[in-house]
Amino acid sequence: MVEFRAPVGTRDVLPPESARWERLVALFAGQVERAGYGLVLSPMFEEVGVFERVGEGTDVVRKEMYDFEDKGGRRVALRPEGTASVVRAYVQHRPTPPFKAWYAAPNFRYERPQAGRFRQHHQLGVEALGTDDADLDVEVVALAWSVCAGVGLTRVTLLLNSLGDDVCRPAYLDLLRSFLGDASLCEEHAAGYANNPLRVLDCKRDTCRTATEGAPRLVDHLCDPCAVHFARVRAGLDSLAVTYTLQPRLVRGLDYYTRTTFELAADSLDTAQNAVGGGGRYDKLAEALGGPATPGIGFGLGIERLLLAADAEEVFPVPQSAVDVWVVDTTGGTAALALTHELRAAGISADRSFDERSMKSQFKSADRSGARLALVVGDNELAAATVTLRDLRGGEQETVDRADVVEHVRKRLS
RNA sequence: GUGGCCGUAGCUCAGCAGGUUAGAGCGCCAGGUUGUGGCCCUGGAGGUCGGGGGUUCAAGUCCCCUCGGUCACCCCA
Repeated sequence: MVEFRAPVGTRDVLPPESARWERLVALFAGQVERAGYGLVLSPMFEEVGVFERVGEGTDVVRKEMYDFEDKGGRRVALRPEGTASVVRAYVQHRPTPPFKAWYAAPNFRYERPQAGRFRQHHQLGVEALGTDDADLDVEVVALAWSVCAGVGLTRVTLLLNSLGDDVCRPAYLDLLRSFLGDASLCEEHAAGYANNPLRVLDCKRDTCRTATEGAPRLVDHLCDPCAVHFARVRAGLDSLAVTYTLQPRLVRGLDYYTRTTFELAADSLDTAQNAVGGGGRYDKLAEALGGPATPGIGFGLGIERLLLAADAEEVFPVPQSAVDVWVVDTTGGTAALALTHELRAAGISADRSFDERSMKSQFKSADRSGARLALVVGDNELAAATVTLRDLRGGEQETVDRADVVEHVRKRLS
């Protein structure tokens, strides 16, 4: 085998497959930019504290953090998720709210790869900071939904929940704790559920499942403002015909969420990982990172997972890319060099063979490339200052003046 | 971190109960067609059988270790 391989849990995406990736990012960028979101570029690593601050109780930072010490002795971590970085940037630069940003960037989690899970995965996401208007929640959820629709996915379920705020949640947690009492829980949660009993609701092990049967639901114990907010979000989604399923047990993997949380599950995927995306409101996060109290909401969609779901539904195929023109040159290649240069400058895509291959070989390459047209320069053309223009679909060809090549190619392509 | 399955050409895979120079299809390159692709025919290049150790007269084939892939648990995108 080869000596070096891509690191565990990472993948190379090569052409032509990568064209699909490009298309997805372009689709996403188009949709969110039409909604007023601007691209944000933030570092792929941060001081480890940025992530520890926002999720010390979560698996994502507790056991999956890809962290290390740099040459300067700083403790840094490859970012495990996008929100913390963007909110850190918001706190640092204080753009005028509302601040609406999108990104398409890699995230890193140190875990064993499996179907739909990688150590480096990529997310398409938005973050909107500066208002807690329920209409913004609706906008954000609807955007995530629309991206799935844009990809062509039809078998996706939107799960929706409200996690309340720091007024109603503590009271609910007490209620939940007393409900759980000394019920037997799974190994992990028996030890430390007091910290965040919500996790028990989300646990998939049988012991926790039975223990939480009939447990009080947070949605039934929201304070008035949270209840009103949630009702508005739901009414808004209804008005946009975005269908969702209420999922009172939906907790999400990060601790910073408040109020609206949601997840998009691909029903077409029979693998263990079927969440293509998720997000929610995080009204206390900016403060936690040392900034002014600033509400916010966002989501992340996994590129790899979206493409997996697209495969399962047989939608969003790899776009076939082809140059317009293939230049065949049997006079040594200099003519091809000039012609491709000239065509490209005129906005026409053009490619050629190298290494002075035979004409037959060059035509084979032209055929494989999918080019519409071939331009042939042999000794005859060179002497007569002409070029033979061949239509690779029909097969008919004509000889034109070298000086008028661009014009003729344009006409043929139109 | 734990466990199941798998590791033979660029790709997909054969390789019979261990026995001579490891095969096929596709792909690639060249020729058939000394100025023309797609089809067809012929030929060619390309392999430390993931790596290391062991058993044996003999290991791609059996055993151990290791690395990698894959799937699952936990959790998540």
